[in-house]
Amino acid sequence: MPTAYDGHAAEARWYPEWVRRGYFHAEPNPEKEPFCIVIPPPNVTGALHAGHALNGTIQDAVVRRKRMQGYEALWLPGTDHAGIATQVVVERELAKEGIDRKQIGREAFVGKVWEWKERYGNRIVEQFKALGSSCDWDRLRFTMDEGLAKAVRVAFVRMYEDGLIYRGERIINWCPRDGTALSDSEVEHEDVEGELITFRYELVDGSGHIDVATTRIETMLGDTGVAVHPDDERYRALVGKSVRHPFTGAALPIVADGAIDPAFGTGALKVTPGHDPVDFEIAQRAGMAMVNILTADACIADTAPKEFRGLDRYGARAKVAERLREMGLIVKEERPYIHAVGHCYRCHSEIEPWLSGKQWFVAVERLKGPATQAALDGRIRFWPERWRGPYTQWLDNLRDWNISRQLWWGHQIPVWYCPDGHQFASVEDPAECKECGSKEITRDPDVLDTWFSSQLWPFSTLGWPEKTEDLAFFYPTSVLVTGYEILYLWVARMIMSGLYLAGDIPFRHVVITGLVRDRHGKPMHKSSRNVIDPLDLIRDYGADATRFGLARLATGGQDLPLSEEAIESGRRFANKIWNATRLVLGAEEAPGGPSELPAEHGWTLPDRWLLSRHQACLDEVDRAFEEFRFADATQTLHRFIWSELCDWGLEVAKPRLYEGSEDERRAAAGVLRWVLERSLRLLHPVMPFVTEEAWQLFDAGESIVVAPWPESHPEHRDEQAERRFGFAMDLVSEVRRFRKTHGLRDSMSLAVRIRPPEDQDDVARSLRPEIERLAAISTLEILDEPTDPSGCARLHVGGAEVLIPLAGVLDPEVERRRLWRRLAEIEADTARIEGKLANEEFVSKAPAAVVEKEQGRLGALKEEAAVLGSQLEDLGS
RNA sequence: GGGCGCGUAGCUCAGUGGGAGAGCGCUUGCUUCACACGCAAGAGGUCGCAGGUUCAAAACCUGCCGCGCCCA
Repeated sequence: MPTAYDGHAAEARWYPEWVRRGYFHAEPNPEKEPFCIVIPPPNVTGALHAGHALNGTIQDAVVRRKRMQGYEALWLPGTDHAGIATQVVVERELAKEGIDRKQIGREAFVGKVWEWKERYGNRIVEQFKALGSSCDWDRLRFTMDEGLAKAVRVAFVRMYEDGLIYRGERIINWCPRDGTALSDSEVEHEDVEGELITFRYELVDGSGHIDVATTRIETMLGDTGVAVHPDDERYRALVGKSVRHPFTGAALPIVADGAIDPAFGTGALKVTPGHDPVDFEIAQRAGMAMVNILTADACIADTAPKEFRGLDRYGARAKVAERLREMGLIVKEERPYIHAVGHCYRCHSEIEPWLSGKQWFVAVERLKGPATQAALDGRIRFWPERWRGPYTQWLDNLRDWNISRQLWWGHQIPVWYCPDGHQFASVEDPAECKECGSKEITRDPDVLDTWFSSQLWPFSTLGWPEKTEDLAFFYPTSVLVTGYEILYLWVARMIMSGLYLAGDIPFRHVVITGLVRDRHGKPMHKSSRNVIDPLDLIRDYGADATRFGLARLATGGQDLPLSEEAIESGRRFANKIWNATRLVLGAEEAPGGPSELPAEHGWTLPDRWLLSRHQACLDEVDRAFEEFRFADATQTLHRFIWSELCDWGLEVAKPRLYEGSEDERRAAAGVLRWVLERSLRLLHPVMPFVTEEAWQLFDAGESIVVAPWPESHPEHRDEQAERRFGFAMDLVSEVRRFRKTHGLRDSMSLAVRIRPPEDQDDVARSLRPEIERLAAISTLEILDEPTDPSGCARLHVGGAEVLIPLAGVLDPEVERRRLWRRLAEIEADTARIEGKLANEEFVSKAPAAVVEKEQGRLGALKEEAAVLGSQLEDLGS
């Protein structure tokens, strides 16, 4: 066995083997309990980023543990067609060849995208494999698969016929760069530095004027009125009159509307129904005209006065202001003026509220109640729970969902129109109008919002709308793991559609992870050059190390600061495990055979201690996993394996392993192998490769992947053993510390005499060789009676007096400093505890156990102080 | 404006009522027969500030300050 662990060799060896043996494949199985996770499908054109790696690690850890626990565990993988993102990528590629999608036409373009998908769509799938993901690749799905496309059509038609999908004309969020509408959730509001300009509309009758303020002054080209609050005394007399548009000369009515905030600006609002959702509603109520003055790429349209036509929105903003200034109509200009502006979540362009023909909407009113209820009554639980509030609140405020996208790549809306004005939805492509039989039907050109198909993912991937065995067995799924950034876009919609279409919640637990950030907590951005590529990490440190680093940072849904150091620590841990295995298995002449724990009567104190600590570790790991506390589970295992099993368990076993009798050797190795083998199984969900590589050497079964999760042994918890072995640990540490304090070489052996307290007498006696080895003591003599300490340095450990006959060679000044320093600590503690115990209220009100604990502590401190005092006297100070 | 999260060691973070912790970094010593991807020891903290509850607060309550995010 090599002395250093090579992660890459293990990864290359085991992953294909696991897949070949079908460990990751799951089928409906009445013999077992189902457990299912559907992957949040990554964009088919995407590449693995740190967020995927985090989510993948967590999902894999959860599903691997469940598999070991005997569930029929399915992690269902797939990719998302990602409408806008993919279309933009392919458009950009075609542009390099000088091709515009409009030249080649819709059909050819979609063909190109499919080619692209076939060529690159598998990239991210392979990258998930590099992470060690135990997905059932036989079930790999794509949101544009035949089956999933059918699901989209059925879902649409069912909702359409049930009146949940309707066509309407209203203000939508328009991304001028991507050339499509977006839902409210896809618009990100960000503060920008802009301007607030107040300008003047003269009354048509020449009797005065009214001032209005705006941050988008170019929209005044589309103004069709002015609105004031009905109770606003300043303007009451003006309601019903008209103002003159300075460029068109049109008369714009002044109306009263309750939606106006009299405190904002001048209290009068210019109404631009074509370019603002609030204005749109005011205009509808007042029956005003509506004008769209922007083209699809956000330039001034022909509906506006000639001099502005063709300018982009920013050019128009400047020019309109300039012209109004010339006309003396500008009242006030405030710059900079900070205000929130919507941006496209894909390309970050500024969104234009726009009146864009008729669009399809999902009416959410009937869907949101059940979705809220499922969270409130606990059928769906959020981890951490604090996300439940934002989720239900978002549903409360939810408005109808615009699902039309003016794209070519995606699920085309399954609605047809005929010349006679009929409109119908159909699962199958129809040959004629359902109403009148006309053959002259045309299909709606738009495609559906990508999230419309994604929301079906937990059941469409299992075969819905067919009543499949998969669906019956695995639905509702068990756990969903995702970042909070798509809680609304995706998670909430899956819950609404799952309840409505599939008749049940889509999953029982929603695990919300934090976002992966750079080491200082800053978001990763290409422009900040702080992006950490998980594939680099896997290449440089191994998949296990990458997973370990991420899992260990995944605390309670907080954002996690990733650094190479965190991953490096995982690599070192893998190496540590490998070497612990080398030691434990190397100690047995014939490694192999199932690990059996030696009979209890043969357990030594260190064995009992180790078994007790191991059981404590198992308890905590189980609890942590059940509560989705991955950092706790990972850190608990790291601490146990490194600081307890290796630092103490293995070290203390060495005398028995190397110098003990055959029986002792066998017994010691037996306990170690049992504990280590089980520890490997506990760690396997987080670090699958090194645990498999090491576990194979135990010859305990065909693969750790399908080995059972370690069973609990509560009877191994042994507080007395922990306390008694703790005394030995303290003794060793004190001697080591003493050695360092006096600058004694590690290689210099010490002769030590100890007079233990009665209750620890046998601890020192039975562990003499172990203590000698760990503390580098040449001979440890155990005294029955007090002895003359003169000529010795004296240590005080847990009630024991420790004598080191070295007074002659030590620097008395150093020893004095050591003693004084300790004495100062003792005095501070003593004063604090005495103060507590002198407080009658403390003694009478605190639990008796707490009071006793303090009294015991005080006694020990006083005893130690007395010893230190006499030592100082001996040293002549 | 409303909501959520965070403020603890140089850095990044655990820690939900009774003696301030981890990893990394730093200092010192050690190639000791699993591991230098290691071992041992050490330094380093008014637990954001101010009140309050309590016998007892890093933790619970209130207010404030600072940082981040979401929603309007």
